[in-house]
Amino acid sequence: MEPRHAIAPMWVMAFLFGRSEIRDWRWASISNLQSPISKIWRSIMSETNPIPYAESELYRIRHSAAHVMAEAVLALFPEAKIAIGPPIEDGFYYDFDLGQENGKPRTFSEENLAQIEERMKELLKQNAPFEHSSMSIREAQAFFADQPYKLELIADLAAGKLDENGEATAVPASEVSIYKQRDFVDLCRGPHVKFTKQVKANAVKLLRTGGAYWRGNENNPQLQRIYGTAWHNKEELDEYLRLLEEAKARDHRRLGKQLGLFHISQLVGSGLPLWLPKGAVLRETLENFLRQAQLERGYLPVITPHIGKLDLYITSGHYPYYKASQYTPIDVDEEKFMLKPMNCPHHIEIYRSEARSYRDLPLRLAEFGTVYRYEQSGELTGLTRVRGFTVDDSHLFVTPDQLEEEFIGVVDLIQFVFQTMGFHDFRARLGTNDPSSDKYAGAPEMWAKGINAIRQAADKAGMNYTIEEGEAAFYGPKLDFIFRDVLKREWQLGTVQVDFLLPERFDLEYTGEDGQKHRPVMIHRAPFGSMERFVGILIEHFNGAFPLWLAPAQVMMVPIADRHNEYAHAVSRQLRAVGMRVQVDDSSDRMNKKIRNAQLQKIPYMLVVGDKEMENNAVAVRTRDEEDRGALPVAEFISHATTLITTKSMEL
RNA sequence: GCCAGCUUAGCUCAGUCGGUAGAGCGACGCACUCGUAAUGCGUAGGUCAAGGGUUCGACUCCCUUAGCUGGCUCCA
Repeated sequence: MEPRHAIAPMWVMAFLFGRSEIRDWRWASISNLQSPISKIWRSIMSETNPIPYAESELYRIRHSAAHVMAEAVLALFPEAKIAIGPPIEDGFYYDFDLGQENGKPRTFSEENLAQIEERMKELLKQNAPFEHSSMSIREAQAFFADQPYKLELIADLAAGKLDENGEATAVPASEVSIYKQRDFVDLCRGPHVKFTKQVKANAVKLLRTGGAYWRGNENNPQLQRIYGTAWHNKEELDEYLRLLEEAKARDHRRLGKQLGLFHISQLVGSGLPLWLPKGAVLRETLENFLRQAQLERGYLPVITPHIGKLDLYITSGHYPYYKASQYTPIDVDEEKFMLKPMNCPHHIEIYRSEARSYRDLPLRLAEFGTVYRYEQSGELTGLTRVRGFTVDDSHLFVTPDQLEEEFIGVVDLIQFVFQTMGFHDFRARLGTNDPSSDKYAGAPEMWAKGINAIRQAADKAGMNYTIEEGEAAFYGPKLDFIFRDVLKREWQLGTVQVDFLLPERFDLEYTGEDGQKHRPVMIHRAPFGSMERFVGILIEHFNGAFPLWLAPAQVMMVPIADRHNEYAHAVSRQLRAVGMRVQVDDSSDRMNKKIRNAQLQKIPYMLVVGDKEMENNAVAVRTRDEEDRGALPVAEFISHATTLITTKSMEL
């Protein structure tokens, strides 16, 4: 198993507790551990993170907890075959094969999980030592004769192919490392704690079960995985569980319903979100912000249709490469059309619509382009993983000479966008091709050229980044921006990609100063990534309490009694006239209830109006942070609020 | 797509051993006109996800399907 597979795919959760070793491991592990890490990055790591997670006590605790859990499982299910059980971020897992039952793989039930946890805690308290030893390959093969997965691991170790963590090893092993507690023996590199009691029974909890393919390959048998978590002590465990609850409470699917932002209808289809009025306002506000930023940077808007002929995607290579994850082509009058999986082919056709000269370049075509991809049904999640989504897409057609400068310009735009959102905790990842895989198109020189261009531009822009093999797009390398939200979860957002391939495939050219035909280079980029996903992340990051400029409803007028309704409406008209988003709660609810409702909707300002305010042409300002600011003349409130809106302030 | 769990009123959720359903919120109506997080009373609202089976009888047990949730795989 590769290191990155040990990490939650959607987002990576790390609850830090101020312990640097956790942070360190996570950041290091997200990049492929075999990949070179940039010097700058490495120096930052060594500065701030003295102990890598893999060398920390917590790592040993979790690794040991995994072994004891396997021991407990074997005590209750003696026929189980054990696979692997590594520590992961925030916990550990172990994979088991329970054999067949009525022709179907046996699985763990909820009750089993509780039984295993109970047995595990007993075993921990019995305080057995973890004993380290080694066996020759032959001895190990005899010892693990009835453990097929272990035999496979031993064979790989002996052949020098992969070690027990799935990492490539240089030399064939002549012996293997073994850890033993009581009569449970496991092939394992370690390290472990000295005694089982060092894993505190009240700081361990089994969390969930799930299917997992052996070695992460769906052609292999599916094993039963048990996830657990373990900490230094009960307090840390409780804090971790509390934060899990917190994350659940912030779930964008829950908040999206509660705040009326979006809806997913079974009849429309899975993964095809409907934007409700408030969600649409939020999204349009984001789009308009980026449109403006792009206009200022010389981008040109374009608009293209949602479908295109199949041939277009055959030429681009999208169809052959990603056939499985696309909607089936639509047959019309003997012609086949595809829902577009990407916007680039359409933008390329705009480039080709006229003869281009070097004077036209760079040509930056931008569109909020909606694309459709047939994601596997098990993959769909709220707004963050969908089948139809809108990319804040742009394609820059540039001369080779312009590549670096334009790339830097894009990186600068993305950083500007993130800063405006108040996203300060992010990092970059350079995704390169994996030479051993056939999923990447184009000549090796092209890849080298692209990777070099990104490195040079990123270095020049002073960016820190990690390099990850196998994370590229099929047509070229890319630089991804990964944001860490307030709950310390990582999300991949913006992306910049260098592409020498599609200009080749579509035979793009421009006339140079020398009168000759030349091939342009393309940069694909999207600061938000997908509007759906971005909004989903924003919801969770802000817990639904959006900054004033983004809030779908910025002000709720709260008239105290019916006789104040008219004044409340008059004030709301004034606010609307300056572009603010205002609602008036003229229901028969009492004032306290109106405030509560607005509070639950996380509306930034509640303007309470009663007799006093009416007399003085004022409003009593209350913020959603439960701050009663007292009365303010309407004009003064307007000037305060509009300033915060135009500066996109995080303050109220 | 694979593994597991879940699906009861618009929302959040009860529902015992198989005897055909409840609460709170919301909606609507009436009264109250209130000064910084829930005024009171009343009314309506359900093919218990869908289909099939077992049974005298199914929300409850079994099967199939769909959707959702958590994993796995995938992710341009």
